[in-house]
Amino acid sequence: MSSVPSDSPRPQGTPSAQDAEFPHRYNAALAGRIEAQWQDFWETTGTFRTGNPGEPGFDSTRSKKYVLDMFPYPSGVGLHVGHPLGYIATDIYARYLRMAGHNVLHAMGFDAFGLPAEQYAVQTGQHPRITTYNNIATMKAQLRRLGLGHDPRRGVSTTDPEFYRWTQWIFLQIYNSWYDDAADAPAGQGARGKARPIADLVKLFESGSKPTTTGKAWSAMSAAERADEIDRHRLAFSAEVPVNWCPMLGTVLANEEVTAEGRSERGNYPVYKRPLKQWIMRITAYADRLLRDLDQVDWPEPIKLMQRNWIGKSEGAQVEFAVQGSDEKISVFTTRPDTLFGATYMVLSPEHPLVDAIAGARWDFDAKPAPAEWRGAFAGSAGGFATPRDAVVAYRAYAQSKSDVARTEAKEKTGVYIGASAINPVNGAPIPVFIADYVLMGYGTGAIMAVPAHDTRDYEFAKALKLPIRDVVYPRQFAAMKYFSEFAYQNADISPTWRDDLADMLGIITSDSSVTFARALEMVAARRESSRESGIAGQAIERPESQRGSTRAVWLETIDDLGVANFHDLCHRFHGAHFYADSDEPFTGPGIALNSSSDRVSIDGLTTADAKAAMIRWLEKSGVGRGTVNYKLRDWLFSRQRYWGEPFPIVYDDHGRAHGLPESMLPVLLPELENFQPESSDDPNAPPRPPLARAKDWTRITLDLGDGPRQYTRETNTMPNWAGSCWYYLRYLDPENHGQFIAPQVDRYWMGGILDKPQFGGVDLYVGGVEHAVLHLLYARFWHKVLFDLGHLSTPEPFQRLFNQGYIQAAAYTDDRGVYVEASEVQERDGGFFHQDKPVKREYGKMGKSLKNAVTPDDICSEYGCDTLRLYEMSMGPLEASKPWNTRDIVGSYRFIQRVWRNLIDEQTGLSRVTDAAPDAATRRLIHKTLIGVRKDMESLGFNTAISKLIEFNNHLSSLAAVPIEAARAIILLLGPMTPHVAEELWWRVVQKQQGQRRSIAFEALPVGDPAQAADDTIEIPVQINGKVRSKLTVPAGSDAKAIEAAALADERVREFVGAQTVKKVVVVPGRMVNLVIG
RNA sequence: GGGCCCGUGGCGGAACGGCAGACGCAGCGGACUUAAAAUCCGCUGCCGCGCGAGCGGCGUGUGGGUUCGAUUCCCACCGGGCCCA
Repeated sequence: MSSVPSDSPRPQGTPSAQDAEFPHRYNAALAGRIEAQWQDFWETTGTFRTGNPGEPGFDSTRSKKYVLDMFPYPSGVGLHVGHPLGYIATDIYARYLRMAGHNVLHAMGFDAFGLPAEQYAVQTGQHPRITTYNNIATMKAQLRRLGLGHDPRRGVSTTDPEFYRWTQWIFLQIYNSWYDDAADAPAGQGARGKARPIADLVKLFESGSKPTTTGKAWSAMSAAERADEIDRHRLAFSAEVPVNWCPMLGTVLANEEVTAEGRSERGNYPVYKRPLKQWIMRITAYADRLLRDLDQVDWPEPIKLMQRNWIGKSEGAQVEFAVQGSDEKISVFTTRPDTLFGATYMVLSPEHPLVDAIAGARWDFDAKPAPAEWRGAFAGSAGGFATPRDAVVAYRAYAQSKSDVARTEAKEKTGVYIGASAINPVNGAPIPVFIADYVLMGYGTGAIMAVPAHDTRDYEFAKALKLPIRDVVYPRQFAAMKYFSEFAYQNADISPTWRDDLADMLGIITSDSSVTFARALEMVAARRESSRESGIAGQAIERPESQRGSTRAVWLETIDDLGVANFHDLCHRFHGAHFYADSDEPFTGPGIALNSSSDRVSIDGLTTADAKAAMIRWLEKSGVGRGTVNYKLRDWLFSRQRYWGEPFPIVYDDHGRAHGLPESMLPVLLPELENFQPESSDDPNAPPRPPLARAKDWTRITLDLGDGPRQYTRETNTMPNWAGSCWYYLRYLDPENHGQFIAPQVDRYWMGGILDKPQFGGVDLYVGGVEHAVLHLLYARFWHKVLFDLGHLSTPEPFQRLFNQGYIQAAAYTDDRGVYVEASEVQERDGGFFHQDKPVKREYGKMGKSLKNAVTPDDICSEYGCDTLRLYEMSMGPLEASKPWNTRDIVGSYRFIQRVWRNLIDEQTGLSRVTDAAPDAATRRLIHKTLIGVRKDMESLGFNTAISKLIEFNNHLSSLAAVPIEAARAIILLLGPMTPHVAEELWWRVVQKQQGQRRSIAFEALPVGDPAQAADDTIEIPVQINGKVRSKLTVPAGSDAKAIEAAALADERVREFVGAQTVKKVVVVPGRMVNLVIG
């Protein structure tokens, strides 16, 4: 794609007296000239044009780095200073890596399909192709002005047919694949399964080694049956599914496009759940690998956590309960198999088919009469049913009168005993079986095992019907109390200090989760013993003043709150497994399994996670259940009833069967349409009419798909916005490849890192906002894995290192009506803020149009130069933090560049004022310190601290009569990534001495600092006395602990402080500090 | 309601077990100037004592804990933000 010539205005600067006096002072006008000149130079000489393996001039012996920004959407309103924050950071990092000797790939393209472009086009009445093109041109001009070193030929756009033909190609790859659960995954520890071509599936069916879903032999199937069978396996398939249908917008919406009130985010129109035939991506097949491989990538933990939660793997168990006096079994699903010992009753949905089969004729349970509460005391019932069967009939009628929502949300729990008992498989105990409306047939198996002590709804039901509640899990502290009550005083009299001992134990186990109860008890006992030796037996433990305090007091309070009167009471509270029966609420969290032993199985003492696993093992071994895995992740709805998106490479025959087009027919071009708006309707039952359906000439075509020319109809939905962003980073690598989406050797070099150790994730640094934490990153990982499984890619993950930059916030002001006023027009005076002389209120928010607080990069570039803008944005604070924009602070960055310039350039003549003399010792040390420090900060993206080190270095240079060339080279090269234009100019004027051809510093090697030359001869170290700094010592660098200790003890001030007291202990950290403990 | 992250001078931030406040902004003082701007040099957490070099106390949201030593690690609470319900 050709680059757009910049026609943005150049900063003029205002001529003033000092400009005449210092014609070569670094100011906005000079910065503007320098920046324009170097931007032109980079463009015309192709500085950032990066070669691919095999291309002329490509140095394949260099290692690679792929630095990537999240795919920008070219909006019509232009950028504000918040947008380029990440782009500047990646540019600095990429330039740094290039100067550190790597081949660096850094590019930026445009994610230009999608709803906003279409809406913008509707508003302006222009075709989205035109508005999109214009928006991209505007954005390119804005980005160019920031001096970003992107490779221009890699600036692809998703709307370009040469791009979307490959999006369609990838769709066909997915469409023509199935997930083979039995195959070994090509990578990833222990996860099984991978995508394979449909052709392989057909072979397996033909050979009979894989049974069909219907069980019918492949050879006996008709062609249509075979096609159906194949379609059931595809990773991209169409199906009738409930979707968010918005008739006014004429399209389905993704869940995140629908508000909590069930209306569309755009336009606030009603949205209905309706089944519609849609394309779906079987991302759930990859749930386990998407989860496991998170362990292999270098991403922020919160993002990994969000993905894990989104995938939502839950392991549970399916358990069979035998019914007493019957051959029937009740099957339940539970996520808490560790609480089986606490299952004191069961509940079937009133509609459950087993109810009639097992309902009894007598109000008996376990050979005793059932309590009155079990016999059908529910609203509207007269009670007094003669038999459980009668009660069942009445209760069913009652339950059917309520909606599902009312049933599950009902405050009053109701139900009836059906006169049947089940057997708890873990201990053989009979437990009563109920029907209750809070269990729905449509959910799970329509039956539950109820664990009232550890489930809120079961608890409420048990309380209402007076059912037994049995504790089987305690939080760690309560488990510790139980342990304490059992074992603390086994071989001795109960200590009068038992409350203090218990508080001590609780303090120990809660401050360190790795300490076992037994160990904690030992520690408590040891303390008690030592206090006995030192004091009178039987007294409370004496602890040093410093260890006393509220932690113990808090635990004592907790013990009091439990209302335990004495030690025996404590034992009683925890030994009967009735703690939660006596309390007001169940414990639903994870903890320690207790009261969970029988002659069949024991999980006592295990944590919830271990207890679940142990119980599942036992269930499977005993044949009464099996472990199951569930995921929250749903398959990905891939259709949109939109115009501005990629057409599907799919046609339908006259039987309505879908066919994937052959590769040779790609791209399927988006047809020209006069009216590209979706048809809206206020009728929720109006069928979707996608805009493409109106392109009659386009939708109806004659094709030869191998069985002669036939009539077909094209798919009229388009792909969602995510499609292009799922793989754009691959197209950056090989944008001009017309035969493949990416050449294997290109993928292996830039993604696979073939020269270094093979990479797991290909992109070395991916920078973007947290808002893409789940969807984009999950979808892209999914596509990448499919392409990897099919052998098209060399890495199982796309992005090795992910970094989330923070937002730039800005002050926003509201007037007395609460309406936002233009922030740039607000004045601060008299301790208040005023807009047109009316007081306004200040708040902070994300910068943008809606808060009227946007600041454009163009304005800042004009006023200070883009090097200043780059520097300011990076020095505001850590890249990952959100931080407020403060225009007033920019001048600090501006002045820094000015001072560097003034140190190196004569402001009268514009010539170098650098000396060839060697630097003095202090300057040389600082050169090396700065080289080491800045490099380290660059690696960790700590640009704010890197800049402060450069400022300190420059402040030192200011104190010199003339800057030595060695120092000048260092500061220019270190500034190269940060402020590239002024660095190029300084290099030209100071190092090249304006001779020969101008040469970019983009490929100059960054010098490596020498630790030996950076080392100080002597260092000052603080001397602490009892933790407070009381003196300082100057000692030779590298002094050992003994020497430092001797020097500290000899120090006059130290001796004063120590006086007659004895030095009990000396802590020396060589090179850091000394601490004397006296007393 | 659950999960995650964050609370440091007037402001942005640095240090992330070892001299709290690097660096920048703002502020104060000085030099240069007829003057101002610009520039350069210096001071600048709070409180107290001292004419003074200086000395002492307090201080990283609050309360505890661990440690010779905590802004940093642990627990609880308060406040703010994000994600999921």
